Amino acid sequence: MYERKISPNLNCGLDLVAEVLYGKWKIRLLWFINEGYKRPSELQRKIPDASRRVLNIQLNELEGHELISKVIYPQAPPKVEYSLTGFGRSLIPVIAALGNWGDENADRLRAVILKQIGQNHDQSK
Amino acid sequence: MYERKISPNLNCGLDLVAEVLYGKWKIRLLWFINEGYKRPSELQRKIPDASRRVLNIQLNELEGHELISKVIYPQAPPKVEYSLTGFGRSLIPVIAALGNWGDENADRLRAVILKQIGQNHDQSK
DNA sequence: ACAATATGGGAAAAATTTATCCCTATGCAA
DNA sequence: TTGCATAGGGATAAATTTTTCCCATATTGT
Repeated sequence: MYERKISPNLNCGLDLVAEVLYGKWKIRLLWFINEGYKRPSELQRKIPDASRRVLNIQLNELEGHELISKVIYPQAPPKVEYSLTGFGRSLIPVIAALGNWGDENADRLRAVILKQIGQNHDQSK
Repeated sequence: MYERKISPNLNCGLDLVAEVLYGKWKIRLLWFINEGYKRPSELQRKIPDASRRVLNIQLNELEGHELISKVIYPQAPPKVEYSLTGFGRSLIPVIAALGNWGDENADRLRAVILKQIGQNHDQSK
């Protein structure tokens, strides 16, 4: 496991949220688990662009941060189910606010994002 | 400038928000600009842990995404002021929701974050 | 026997982001 | 003249995150 060389800031609320939500797929993992997709393989199918490996890593981190909990059924083949903890559930409205803002402004966001990507190509001199 | 090799997902609202907010200091930059810290040097003093370089880069990206606007006063030494656009201002309640959640759960967050960092040290075998 | 599914982790490479260092320019103060 | 503040960008190193590849276990279906 990678060990940080620069220790994080834990001053204000924004620092703290960042620390648990920063990770390319974490917000979507929380979202899908909240929607009822509980098993790792289901989540991997819902988020096909993420590698299996990172999803495992980020699920572990979310569990370590007590936002989700994990139940391992002693079966073979193994069965695992994640679910939100109360703590994690309290984060859902905040994530919903983010997603709603994105949905409400989807057209404009797509436009400005693509505009900036286009500029990078032109600048390649 | 760095040119992406993997193109981003722009499917749902959460993808789109992530695209404009993902960046270690962007949320704080928006927050402080909203609080009235407008000049680059002020922002650098408010966020001393960030290098001057990244703040410039992320300010440029926020400007490209039309969340902030920039006014250059033709003086010497130069004077620059950023401010939120209407678009950027509409994001403030969402950021506030994030920060409030973090503030409300600050103690618990600090605890779980530090707990997980501690485990990394033990595992170094 | 062989392939497929499910879960998970190690090791190394690749991608991406952030930090460090240096250079430019102007004006003001000691 | 030297030093400091303002603003900003290039080049490169370092840090961090994510991907890719491989291995292991146990069961079911072919």
